[in-house]
Amino acid sequence: MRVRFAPSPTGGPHLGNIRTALFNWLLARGAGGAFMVRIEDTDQARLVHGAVDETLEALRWLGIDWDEGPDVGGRHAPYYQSQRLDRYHAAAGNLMDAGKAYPCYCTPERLQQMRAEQARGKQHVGYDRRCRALTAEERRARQDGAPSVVRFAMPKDGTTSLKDVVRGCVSFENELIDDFVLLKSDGFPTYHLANVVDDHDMEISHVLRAEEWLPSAPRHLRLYEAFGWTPPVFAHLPIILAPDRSKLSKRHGAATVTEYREMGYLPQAMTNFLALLGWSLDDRTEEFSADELIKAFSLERVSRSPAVFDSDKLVWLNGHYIRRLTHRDLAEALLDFWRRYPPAEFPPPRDLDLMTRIAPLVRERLKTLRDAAPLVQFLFKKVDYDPSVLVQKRMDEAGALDALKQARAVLGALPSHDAASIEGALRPLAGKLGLKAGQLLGVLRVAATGLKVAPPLFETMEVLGRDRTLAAIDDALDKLSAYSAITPG
RNA sequence: GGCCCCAUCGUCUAGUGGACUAGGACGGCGGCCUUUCAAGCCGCAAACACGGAUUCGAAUUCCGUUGGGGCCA
Repeated sequence: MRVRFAPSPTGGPHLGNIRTALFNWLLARGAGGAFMVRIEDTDQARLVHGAVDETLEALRWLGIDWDEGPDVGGRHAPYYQSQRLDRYHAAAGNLMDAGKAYPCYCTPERLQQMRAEQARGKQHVGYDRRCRALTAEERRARQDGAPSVVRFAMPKDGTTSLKDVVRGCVSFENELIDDFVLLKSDGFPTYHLANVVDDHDMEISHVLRAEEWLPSAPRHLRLYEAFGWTPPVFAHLPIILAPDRSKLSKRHGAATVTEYREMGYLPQAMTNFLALLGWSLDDRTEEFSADELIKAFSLERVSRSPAVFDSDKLVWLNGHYIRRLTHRDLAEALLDFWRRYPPAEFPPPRDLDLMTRIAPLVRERLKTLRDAAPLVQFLFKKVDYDPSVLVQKRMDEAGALDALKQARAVLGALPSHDAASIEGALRPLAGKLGLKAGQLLGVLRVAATGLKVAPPLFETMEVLGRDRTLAAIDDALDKLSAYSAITPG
């Protein structure tokens, strides 16, 4: 089995394309076959600079590796279509020699006019095959000078049937398929020609592609036939839709893997989620590692109906994967993430030990890696806050001030600054002060972290350390006294 | 507009003629837990698009309608 992922570098690694890449890869890895990447860069006008690198990087990030393709080469190199033009010309030439393709000299103006007339007459819109009828002499007469394209001579009647692995038998009326272009006037091949030639040359056995290509399948089948080649097995995968049920695109917000990476999603969550868009194993299994997916994946269980991309479930799955990370792995993931995408709150830190100690306190509070910076910022900088937030519900400033003083004294006198000791000291103190635990801890939470929402207090104080904790309380004391002095009552 | 594909809770899906009072997950709602925020646990609501036909029996087969999507223009 040999399969491929054939992206056009006309944009970033779109989620739909990457899902297709993933299915191809899963199939190959599960069958011990080969997976290759081929860059379909023949549409020169739409090339986007950096798109190839971004797409390859997305694959690497997700753990999708390729046996042949850019970077690694392979015995069918080159893997860029723009470097295989000779091949397409030769192939088109062969078809012309065999009378299965022909040059067309119709001008864009004529074609446009033709279509307008067809539309007005409510006829089927398509090339009228005028140049197909040209005699050898007529062709020779136009050969030089006149810009031309090469068109495929489609059968004029009958049907073309595709046996699709996920859709079953699909038939198309040949008369409704016009003589499509093989080579454009600029000498570049169309998608149809290049795709078929390369898939054959590269010995692709299974073509898994999105359903949007289903309408071009009969053209491809006829091309294979004209060349005398055996077509591959086709599987048209359900398309991925945006929540508004239209094709997922940029205007729906994030649509590329790169963007999800930047939003703090884990590659394993992304892979797992994408795999479940259009495929399922059974009625209950939701979690799959890459290895499990490779074992479980099969084309038989690919669904036919389009799947709406629901990011809520991705968010949940991501949080789930974050919680399954070891403390050390989460710490590393965060440091890596911040290095690549520096947070707004503080400069990217490097202290892996510190992060490993804070990781268990934040991991069930994270849905994405991006959620971490606001929660742990107090470790890396002094967080400014308004002194009034120290004062908890049903407390006044004097009470808060007193609570801070007492807590300062108790914590300062503690022989060991660990979470259990801190808790053992502070809970009784709350009672002594006539406060609920939540009130006292609320004051101290703001004092210690500058945040109203923060990780659990006792452990946080332990990670912060005695000196920084006491200094933060002293600071809060100063702030609150100054604040009380200017707000009478 | 033409061609093609699709149709189970809001979403992802299980379901291939009887075990379906239609299962799971996300999300929603309610509760428990609780030191803020989460996480976790428990519970509830929520779907077979519609109409015919076949059959003793249909979510499951066939036909049509409607709806959605894709491709081409």
